[in-house]
Amino acid sequence: MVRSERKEREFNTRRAEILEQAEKIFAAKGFHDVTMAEIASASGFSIGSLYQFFKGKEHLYTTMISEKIDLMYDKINQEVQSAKDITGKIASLIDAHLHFVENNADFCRIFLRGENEALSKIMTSIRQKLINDYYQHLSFIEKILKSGLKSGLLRSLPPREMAGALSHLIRAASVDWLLVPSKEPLSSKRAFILDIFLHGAKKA
Amino acid sequence: MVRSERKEREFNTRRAEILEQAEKIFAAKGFHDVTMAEIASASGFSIGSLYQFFKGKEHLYTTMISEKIDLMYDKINQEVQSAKDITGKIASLIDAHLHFVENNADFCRIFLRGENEALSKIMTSIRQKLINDYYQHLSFIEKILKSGLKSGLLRSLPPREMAGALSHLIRAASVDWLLVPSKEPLSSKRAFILDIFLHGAKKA
Amino acid sequence: MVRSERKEREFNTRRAEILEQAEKIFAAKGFHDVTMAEIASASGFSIGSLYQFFKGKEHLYTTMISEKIDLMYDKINQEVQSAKDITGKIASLIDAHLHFVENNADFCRIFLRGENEALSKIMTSIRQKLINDYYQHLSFIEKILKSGLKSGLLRSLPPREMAGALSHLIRAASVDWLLVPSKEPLSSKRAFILDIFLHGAKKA
Amino acid sequence: MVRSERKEREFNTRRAEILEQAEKIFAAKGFHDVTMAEIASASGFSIGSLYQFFKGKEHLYTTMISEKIDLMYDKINQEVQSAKDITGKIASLIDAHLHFVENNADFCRIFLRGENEALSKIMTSIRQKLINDYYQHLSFIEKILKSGLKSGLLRSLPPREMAGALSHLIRAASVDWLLVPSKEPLSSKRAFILDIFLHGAKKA
DNA sequence: GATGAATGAGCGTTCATTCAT
DNA sequence: GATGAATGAACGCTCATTCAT
Repeated sequence: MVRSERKEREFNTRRAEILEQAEKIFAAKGFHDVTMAEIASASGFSIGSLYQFFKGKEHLYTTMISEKIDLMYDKINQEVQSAKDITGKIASLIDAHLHFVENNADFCRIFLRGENEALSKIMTSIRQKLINDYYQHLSFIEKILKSGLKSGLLRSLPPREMAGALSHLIRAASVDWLLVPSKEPLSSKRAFILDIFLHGAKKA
Repeated sequence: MVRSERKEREFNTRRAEILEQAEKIFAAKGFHDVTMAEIASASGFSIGSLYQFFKGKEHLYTTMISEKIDLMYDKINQEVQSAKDITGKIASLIDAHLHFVENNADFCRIFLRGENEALSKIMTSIRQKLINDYYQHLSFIEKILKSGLKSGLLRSLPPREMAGALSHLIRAASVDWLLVPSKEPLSSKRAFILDIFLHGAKKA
Repeated sequence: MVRSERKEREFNTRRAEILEQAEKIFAAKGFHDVTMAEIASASGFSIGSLYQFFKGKEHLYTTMISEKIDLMYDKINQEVQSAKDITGKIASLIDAHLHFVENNADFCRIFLRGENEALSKIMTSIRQKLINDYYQHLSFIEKILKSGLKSGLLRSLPPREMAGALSHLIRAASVDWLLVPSKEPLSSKRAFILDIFLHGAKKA
Repeated sequence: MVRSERKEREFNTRRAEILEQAEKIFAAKGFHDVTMAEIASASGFSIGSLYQFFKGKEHLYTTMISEKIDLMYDKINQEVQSAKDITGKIASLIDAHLHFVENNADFCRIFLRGENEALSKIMTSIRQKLINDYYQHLSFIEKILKSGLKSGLLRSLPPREMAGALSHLIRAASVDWLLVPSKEPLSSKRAFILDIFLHGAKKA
């Protein structure tokens, strides 16, 4: 039905507006210090309306996190897919991740703000999803590195742990950039990350 | 006065008992989902008594975090100090960090639990301390790496960023170990971290 | 908008109901010995609702006092205005005051209950208002007495102090009546007050 | 026994010290905003010791009020007794009262601080005593005025109400002086009070 | 469907009083 | 007797969620 289609489109638009505002506010103050009234007011809806889109505050919060994280991994995967060779894929991976952080600094800061707590009770519901997503992402990286092993590009190290290492080198740069205001774009760190991951710190 | 000495010893013992229990509970549930009554009950004190040791819930929480973090860095620095050469110092650094995480898994999980929020309002008071501590630690690592640069052991990469990279490689292993139950001790990852940091992933 | 008008009317009605009940309870027990739960229950609202009308317990208390006091002075001034000559104005002043006390005995007893304390910390916010109101009232009386001086009705005494004297003669009668249950209406004291104020106690 | 006599003397001295400090603190902050710890610290005793002298906070408060009020009435009565004629007695009454207020401004301000509340629950225990004391004092004044009626000095007005009027004329001056800082001593108001009480405001 | 007033459970904190030392 | 640490009941206030309009 055309009517219901438009309705659904509208529904999704409104839902997205709420999520967008919620992201800003949650990023700024953390889960507990944000009230539903605040989100309602910022997104231009009534408190009651919020409950037509989300079961409750927690659902709103976890949905927001969940969808944004999905977006991040989607973007990264997409970028990597379009690269040709192994080195290019690794570089794309780093690049896409750094760009996402750069463009979504506030959101990412949610995961920094003390780097703690909310996954506690509130997040029980998406905790596993986040972990699974992360492991899936690691597996995704692992697959790339495995083909790098096969092709003889990489040293024979455990691919899973290499994936973890690469992932956290990216994190290292991201966290630093988020914590201290820097004029250089985060993406300028790509070369260094790629270099230290591939060659290590030791002189040949 | 002997009497006041004993009193002070007792005071410190009780204070430590509270902190110990609080650590467990906060680690399990996060700041907001823990009540003072819960901590009181777990530590065998009355609610009122808690307030003789700490100004409030926030003070108790931040004190607990702060003192434990100090302990961690102290232990690491100590271990590193006792190592002779550069490679030994780097190895000690990795080792001490991994051991601390291994022996204080619950505490460390505080910083994982969603890796977010608490530094928000609650932690304004120690946020800067945590950041400062981290940067001081990075500087500490940097100093070691600089002497490695001088001695010709390391490639000529920016030492600060190398420090960040090393620090996050350690984190990578710690986070993985904390997130998934593993039978192998975390410390078994030392060799890999050292290896990938020094030689990188690329075949020579 | 009609709708918002009705809403506002309802809001004011409810607010007035709360204030009315609060007045009774505060009058009976004093600020500190009244709980918000008590007021909520007495006025038929939930605890939370109280906070939609007043910022907190203190605000509720001071608002109640403040509005009632305004009402008292308004009534008195109105009555006095409508009197023709000086003697009539003085008589009206006494009369209006006595009637207010008679009709608002519980409220007035708030200012008797030990005649103390609350203006302390709690009332810092309206303390000055009460004092200002009182002094404004004294000035109002003073103006009447001054015209009495001009017209030759009154002896040449300092008008400010005469105003204080008259005000406290009224208080004297009110306090007595509030403290001891009396069958005679308070207003029956008007003649005596007027008499002793105008002629004093001494035989001519 | 001499020993017990000294003990008792010491007991009374300490008790008086506590009451003296308590008076200052209660006068400054009101009953509810003063803690036993505060009184203990100010009077140089331990919290526990306070309970050897007084059954509790309320007892301490009411005792302090009660004894000070007794002192006031004693002083006034004494002064009045030593005056010869009726006019002198009335003048002494006014004088003694004004001097007491002047010399015990902080204490008297207890009864001003909003002129309310504390007689609420806390004071139930001495409320009646205060009222009785006041009425006894009124009777005392009444007796003087009655002899003034008999002697033909005073007009034939109800002596009880005249007593109330006189009492509140004194109050009027006291309250004003307590509320607004004045350079003139309160006792300078004696003449005016006596004048308006005896002659009234009206030109003969 | 949309609204936002109403609800009330739940928590941090205070402080008079007790009692072991 | 003197101490002051320990106790825990009690209260103000918040805010997610509901539901009458």
